[in-house]
Amino acid sequence: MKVIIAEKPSVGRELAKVFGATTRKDGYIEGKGYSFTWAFGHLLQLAPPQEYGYIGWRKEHLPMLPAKFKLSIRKVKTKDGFVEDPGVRKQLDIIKKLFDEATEIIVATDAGREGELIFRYIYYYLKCKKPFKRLWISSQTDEAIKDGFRNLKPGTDYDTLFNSAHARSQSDWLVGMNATQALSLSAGNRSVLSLGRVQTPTLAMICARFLENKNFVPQTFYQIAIQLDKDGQLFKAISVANFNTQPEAQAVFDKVQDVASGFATGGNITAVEAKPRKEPPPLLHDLSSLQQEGNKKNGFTADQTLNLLQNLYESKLVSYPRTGSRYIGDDVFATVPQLISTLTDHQLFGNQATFLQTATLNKRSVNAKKVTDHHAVLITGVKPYNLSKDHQAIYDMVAGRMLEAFHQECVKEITKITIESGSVFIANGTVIRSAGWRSVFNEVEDEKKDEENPALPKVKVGELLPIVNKALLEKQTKPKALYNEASLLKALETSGKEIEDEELRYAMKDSGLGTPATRAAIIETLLTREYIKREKRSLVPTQKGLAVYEVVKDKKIAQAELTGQWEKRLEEIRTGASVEEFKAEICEYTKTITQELLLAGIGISAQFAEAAV
DNA sequence: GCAAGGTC
Repeated sequence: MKVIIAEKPSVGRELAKVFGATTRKDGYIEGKGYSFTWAFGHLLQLAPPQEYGYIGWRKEHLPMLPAKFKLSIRKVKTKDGFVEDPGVRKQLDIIKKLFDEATEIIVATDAGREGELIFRYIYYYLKCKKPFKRLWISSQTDEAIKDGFRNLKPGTDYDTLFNSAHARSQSDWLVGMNATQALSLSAGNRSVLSLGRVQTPTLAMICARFLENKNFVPQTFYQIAIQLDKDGQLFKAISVANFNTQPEAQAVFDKVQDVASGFATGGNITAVEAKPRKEPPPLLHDLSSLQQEGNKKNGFTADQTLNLLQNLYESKLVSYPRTGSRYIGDDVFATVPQLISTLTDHQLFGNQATFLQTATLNKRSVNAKKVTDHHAVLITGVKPYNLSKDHQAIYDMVAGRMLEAFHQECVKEITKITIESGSVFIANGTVIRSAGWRSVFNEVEDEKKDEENPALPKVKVGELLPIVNKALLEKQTKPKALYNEASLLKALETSGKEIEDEELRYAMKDSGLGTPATRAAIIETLLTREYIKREKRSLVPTQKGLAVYEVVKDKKIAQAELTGQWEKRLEEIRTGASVEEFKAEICEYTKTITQELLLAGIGISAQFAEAAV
């Protein structure tokens, strides 16, 4: 008998279905000479410090550098502290039984670094010696699955991938566990002051933005607004120049030839420009873009959106949620017309679904090369009923975005009129000529400028119009906004873009800071530690968070670039570079950061005592 | 008590 092990139940069941295996057992499915089983993500993790004899938090233990790492069963937090997850233990027992009976194992965990690690940790923990082959597919359609099984790879082809995964895992443990204990002990051991490759740069981003915002000195400047009349249609124009002082602005203001100053037609049209602008439809949603939208539209936290989406996934209403891709392959695209047809009676956008049934679908979101482990989030075509308000909101975001993504482009006409009257003024106007994808939600754009006219009248160069109103506006420059969940998620995704080094940036491109599956948890960790708090919709640091930031802000552990550097090395390991060299460097860095944090302690203990008040 | 990674 052959055993096929997937990363999660949904994939295991899908594979069984393709093979026609139907006998449901506890924790696996049997049939056609195969057993299909699954993990629930990582079942095993690197054992905590106490399992290497580092009992209690003590400076003498630091740095903790286990000679050989151990694995332990994933724990859950209960009221009696951390205990082995009983569900995980049970599934591991099932996997062990199946592995023992197996003639061969086929590894069908997700095609990536963590997928490889999930299987290998199980395999080594169970001390299994059976031969294994690797299924490597990037799409879950029947055809892709069958094709993958016809082309199984030798398990050892992925040894270097496992090496890179294991190095990632150990490095995070070494740096995170040691830095956390060092800082906590240093600061007087009053509370857990956690540090890590991902959470600390994230905290640093929030703190830096907060301080920049708080210390921002607004500059006053002046503008002049005028209102013109074209055959009864009024429109607004703003001075091209900004003025730093009131008298400067006043002098120009006085020269405006408005009706009240005795000029019947003092506005001279010197230029008219009108050009169409085409806006392609937005891409389908990945988890991060959905979390951003959930935050903007409904005020959901990243964690809430993930949970709601997970529920919809478990009810088979949407596809796999923790995806980082905003594309689908051609095979999935072939099912889109059918999915659209399930929405024709939707009360919000049923008419748009009906329209799309006969329209040519836009293929901007179709690109098999940009589909990684999982494709973009789609509805499944299963009809929802009786969803809670929040579940419905998320479902509609997925369904509505699908309609938008395959809809036509939106065509706008951008008009710019230049007027002279003592000084130069510009009137901007935007008219939607063809709404296209924007007709799905029919919402006003969020970045509408307040000085923008919806539509401008037809005017010609040389025309003279009456200026019926003028105003001197006093304005202030604004600081960058504080982070909220939406803007923070976006910043985590693209932190690579702010990195100068080309090669480092490339290594960051696909990873950013954290992964789609973990970003919500990172924000929650910072909240749990009381490093940050929610203030209305913003995320702001607490005194404690700022105190941690002050200690680490110039250290490598607080830089997003650290992840980029690691990713570059891990990719080299995947292609065969020495893992020992990298591990040695990580050990060195662990010693350095631990030492620095322990030394920092003398000065900072008092500061944390204050922050605790 | 602690990381980051995955998922019910």
